Amino acid sequence: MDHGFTFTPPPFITSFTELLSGGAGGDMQAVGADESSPRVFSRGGVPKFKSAKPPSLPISPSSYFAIPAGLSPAELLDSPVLLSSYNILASPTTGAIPCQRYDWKVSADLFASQKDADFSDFSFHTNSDAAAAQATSFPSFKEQEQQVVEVSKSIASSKNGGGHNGGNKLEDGYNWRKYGQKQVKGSENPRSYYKCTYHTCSMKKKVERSLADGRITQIVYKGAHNHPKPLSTRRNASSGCAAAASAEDLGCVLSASGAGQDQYSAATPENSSVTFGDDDADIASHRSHGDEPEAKRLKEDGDNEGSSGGSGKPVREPRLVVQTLSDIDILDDGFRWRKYGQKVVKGNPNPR
DNA sequence: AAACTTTGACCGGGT
DNA sequence: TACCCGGTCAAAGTT
Repeated sequence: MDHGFTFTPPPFITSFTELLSGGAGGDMQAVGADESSPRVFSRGGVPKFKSAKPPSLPISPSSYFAIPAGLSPAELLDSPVLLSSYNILASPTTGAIPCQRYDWKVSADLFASQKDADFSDFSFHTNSDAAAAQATSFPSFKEQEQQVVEVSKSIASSKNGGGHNGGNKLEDGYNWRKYGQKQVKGSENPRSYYKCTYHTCSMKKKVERSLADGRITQIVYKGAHNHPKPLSTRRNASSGCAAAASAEDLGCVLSASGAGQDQYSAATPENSSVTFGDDDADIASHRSHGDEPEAKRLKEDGDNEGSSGGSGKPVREPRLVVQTLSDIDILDDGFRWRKYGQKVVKGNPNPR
């Protein structure tokens, strides 16, 4: 439907450090906000969760790269690896410019807001089509995707007081209208349903909040915005297309996943993940097989971690894992990668 | 009065 | 076919 919409992304951010310092784009402050924004965009229509179409690229279990243990998130963010992957250019396949940077920015803000906290459970998870990463204004993208932003439960405290969000103008800069809330099976947290209030926009999101502290534990985006982000007078509207839940609401804990994020583009069609934390590899591996909804799996993993750790703040070395499923992956470094081998490495449940 | 949230009911897909 | 369950609707309540 509507095509012709053009979107001009804000100046690119070159590193997470920059983001953390608030240097880039300061438009995305994590000010008491709430939820985040889309990352993956499918278009129009009435997307259905399970109707996601497979990516055009061949899929196969994948590849991932890991940041050496011991590297702090900040370092990680500032690392050449990320920088390279961050320098996202127009999509090799479509020429579209992904908006993921915004997502990163959001994540960075979240990080910044909790950088004194434990990063170990930070997990960034994506589940979408690479094309999806192209974000906001890509009505031509027809596939249906969903993005999941999962907030780790184990990070103990929220600097910002966690909690609640005020109106429907959420942190991602879009206007959302809540149209339902439900207790879903398998989760003690109520799930809220939101629609983008823009008249022609079909973007939706589901947000789960912890009953205990009101913090968001999971966000799932569905659909795509077919309009530019409305101007906000309330705060920096620019959260870009970003996505993520506000630091405040997330309680400074975030694990995001979804399509739009960068890795997103980097990512791969359909299923990719970036996680921080030791157990993430497991998470990633679980993700790569099995049909269980990603969000649910994540949630369960999170629960397990929490319970097993006892303290709720397991000590782990930060690690970034980007997992993809296609044989030919287009990572966010803009290059196409062809898988030429796979092997199970001792001590690592995930094939390399 | 308008906009938004809440919440029980309804719908439809999956099993 | 019946049941389960997630998603949506829409009336009522709230801000």
